[in-house]
Amino acid sequence: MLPRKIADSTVRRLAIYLRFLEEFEAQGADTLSSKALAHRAGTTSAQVRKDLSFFGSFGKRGLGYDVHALARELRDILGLNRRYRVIMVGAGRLAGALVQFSGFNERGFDVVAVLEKDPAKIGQRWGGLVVEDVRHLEKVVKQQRVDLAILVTPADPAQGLVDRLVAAGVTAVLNFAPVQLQVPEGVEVKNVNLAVELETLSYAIKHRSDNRAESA
Amino acid sequence: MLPRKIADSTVRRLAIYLRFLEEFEAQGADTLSSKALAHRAGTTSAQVRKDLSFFGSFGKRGLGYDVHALARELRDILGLNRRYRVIMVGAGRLAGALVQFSGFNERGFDVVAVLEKDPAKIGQRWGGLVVEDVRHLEKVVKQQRVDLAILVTPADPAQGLVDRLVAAGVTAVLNFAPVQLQVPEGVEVKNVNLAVELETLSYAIKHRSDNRAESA
DNA sequence: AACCGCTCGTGAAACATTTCACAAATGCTC
DNA sequence: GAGCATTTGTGAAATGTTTCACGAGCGGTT
Repeated sequence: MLPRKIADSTVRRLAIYLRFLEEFEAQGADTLSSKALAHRAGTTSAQVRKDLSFFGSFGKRGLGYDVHALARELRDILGLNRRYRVIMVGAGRLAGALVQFSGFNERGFDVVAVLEKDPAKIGQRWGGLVVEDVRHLEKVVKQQRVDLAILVTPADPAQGLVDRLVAAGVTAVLNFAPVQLQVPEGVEVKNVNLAVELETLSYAIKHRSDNRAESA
Repeated sequence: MLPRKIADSTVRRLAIYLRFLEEFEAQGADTLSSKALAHRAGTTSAQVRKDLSFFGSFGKRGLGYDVHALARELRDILGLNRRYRVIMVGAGRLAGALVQFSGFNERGFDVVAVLEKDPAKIGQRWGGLVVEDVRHLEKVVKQQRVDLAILVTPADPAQGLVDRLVAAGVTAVLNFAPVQLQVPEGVEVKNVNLAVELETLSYAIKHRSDNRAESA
């Protein structure tokens, strides 16, 4: 069903297309052209068609794409037709915001446990969950059959925690700690680094006028 | 001082290099090779040298880079040798976590106001700030001389808010709302979409074994 | 002061991604 | 059912990014 290697940029766009397809779906639209989708997603129609073409031909020439059918295809391609069991490692404010974040749940990501080192936080109730001692990490990963970890800790303990997660069987990690995690082959890591985002904005602000003029 | 167009990927790596340089600085290291920096940042030495070469020659052949000097250069390149005045638009849990996030402050980003629509939240004290009515957006942007907005709202109101921000003079936005914002030329937008990150992980999990085997 | 081991800076080559442009397919109209 | 207006799917071209490979410069050693 699929080709050698798909660019990360393509996969990200597919996720974005899916979001807009579901919006259109909710608005009762049945059919959509690559042009309309591209406009919404901030890209070009050729890009949309090329991205989809890696996985098959889902459109009708002269007409466009069936909104429901394409949404279903994209959910299938992205692996969103199942649920994932997520462990949150770290119980700071960002972790709290993420646990509440409805987008995760709607997309099939269920937080099944929250771990923390700080004794003051262990035992707190978070929605239906109780914050557990990070010492029980291995036990929790196994008992809860965790698919995916979200790492929301300071930089320091991150590598040690990811080692333990991997040893316990976790094979996918969303990492908010500002370190480059070392993991064995076969384990997927995605990094989100808010400071980097701000700093690229800072760069853009500083260099904004470097189109034409250039002076000291 | 600078070339035509620098790739976003390069700028992001510069921000990452800077983080590790500052770590090494704190550990008392004086000199660092492109190889050592690359290892820490998860890339290659050639990449490090190429990234830096767009902006000048900062190293000493045979030796490597002076940690302090290179950190200073990177801060200058990234525009981090000044402070930015940030307005937070939206006062949900994620906004709360971001306001607390020490990384922002350390890097020179000062949150000077928090705006919100929900009357229940207006008037709350957040650290040294009071959550204000979003109706005062224009007044606050001007009085506080805001450089940069962080948009942490649902998708629906995002475009309208960004229009008002831009009209009031804001020229850089970090957007957490899951929409593709339309802005005029000269306004910088960076999108952070946590759902997209999770979905690319989901894709990676699903397609992990597509290296060799391929069956229906 | 000549040599040696190391590491930078950088064109050129390799690789990856996006854009172009057009044939083929579809529905609609007459 | 022929003609027309659309819109897809896709090789090929253009563009962008990373990797390679090597000349040049630096510090230390004899």
